[in-house]
Amino acid sequence: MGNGDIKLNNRDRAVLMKTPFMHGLTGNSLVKMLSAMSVETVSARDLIVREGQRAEAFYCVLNGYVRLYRLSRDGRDADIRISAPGDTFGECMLYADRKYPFFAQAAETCTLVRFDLQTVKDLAEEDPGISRAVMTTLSRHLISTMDCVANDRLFTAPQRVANYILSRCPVDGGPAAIRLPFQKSLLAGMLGLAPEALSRAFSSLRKTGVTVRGRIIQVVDVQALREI
Amino acid sequence: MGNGDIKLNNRDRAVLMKTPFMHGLTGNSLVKMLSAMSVETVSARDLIVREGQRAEAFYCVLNGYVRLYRLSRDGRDADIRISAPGDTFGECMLYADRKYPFFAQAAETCTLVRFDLQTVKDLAEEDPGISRAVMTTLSRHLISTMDCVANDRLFTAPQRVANYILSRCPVDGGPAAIRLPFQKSLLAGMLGLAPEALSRAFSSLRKTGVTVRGRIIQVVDVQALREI
DNA sequence: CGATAAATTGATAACAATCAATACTGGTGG
DNA sequence: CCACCAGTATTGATTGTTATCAATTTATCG
Repeated sequence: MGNGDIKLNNRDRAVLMKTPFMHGLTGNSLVKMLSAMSVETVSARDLIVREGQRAEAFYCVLNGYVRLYRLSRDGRDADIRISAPGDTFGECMLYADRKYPFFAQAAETCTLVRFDLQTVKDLAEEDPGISRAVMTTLSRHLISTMDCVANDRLFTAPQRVANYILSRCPVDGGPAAIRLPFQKSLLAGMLGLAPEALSRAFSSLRKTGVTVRGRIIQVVDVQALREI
Repeated sequence: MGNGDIKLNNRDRAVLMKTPFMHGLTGNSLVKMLSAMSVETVSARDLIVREGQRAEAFYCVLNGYVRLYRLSRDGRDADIRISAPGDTFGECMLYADRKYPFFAQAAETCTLVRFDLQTVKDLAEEDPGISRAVMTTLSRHLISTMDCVANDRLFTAPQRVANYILSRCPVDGGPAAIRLPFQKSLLAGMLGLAPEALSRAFSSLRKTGVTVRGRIIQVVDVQALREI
């Protein structure tokens, strides 16, 4: 873990300011918010948060990807969410249990902003702008987590992979290419699959015009993929 | 659907006032909140909310159970959450998309309170107590939905059923008995199972001391069930 | 270029969905 | 109070899907 200096490069600062959290804060609230923050750098595989640990902070990812997961007693793990740059995690602890309900692990070297829970909670009390940011973030997370449940329950592995590809395709039809922003094993966990199942899903999508080479995914016809 | 009168019997009123939503509101906020409310009665199988419909309200269940679910294109459905008396649903629309991301259907005859989204949103702007209630509710829903993802991904059908039983057992050890508050088919959907799979899970739990007769579930040794 | 991690592929087994048939239940009206 | 009916639940047989294990192949990074 790094120190608590607030030294951000331009890109990280831009990511932070675009979050619903910091975006649109009034001058005074912004200053207060900044005082509740610190910056941390973590290495690949570092644990940021442990399940059962008393929650004292939530985090915003500036750079890299963070894996939220739970463990079963026999040691298997299941991803609950992947936090990308601009995402926050742990903000659900502001008004709930005091113990984290998941582990958070850096999937690669990450830059994070750490927010002190109590301070932000106090700030939200005075500043509706901060409350609004918290509610917006919580709402989006809730909806995307509900989407996750529905996807797991309704769709097979190839369908979930197709959905993922489509969600990142910039175009509505015709050919497209995207680049995975992380390792395939991370995508597998995100979709609730074993890495082998992701591999097989990709190869079963070949007949639908999906070609995978490394992190590059090419789609012959986006519209055709949507029919899956 | 019923009319909008605010006529509640004592039990319904007690349920409403115990929600994090109404609980602890100051006199003035409470009055305002009441003005944003109306009461509805719906029959079994009535749709309360349709996916894709423009969201103008969220709801609090006073009586009965409501099933939130999504449909796939080929007509299969998957439950996302079961809302019990005291639960709200749709409050995630306060600060997010304007279209409901799920269907909501009464599993039986239900009494609901309908809250106008825009009015509550305006109220939250002025009253931190209301914001706090929204954040508390959103946080709890987010955490329970993350639990759902983790349960689906980590546990088999018998384990999920055992978890459910344990979560409703009043005691920590020894024998216990609980009564299902709804039909088994609803429990099946809640656990992400087909009704047949729930049946089979129950019978596979017999050797662990679980007996099911109608809606009554008896457990010989709660501690033993926990080992599953 | 070599060491190490990641990804793929094949074989197998576990799990749960589906379909079909039967049993059970609760509520209704006679 | 009983018999009936419709909705609910159980059981069996089968199929589809994905996890798991094992063996390669391919990438990645020093």
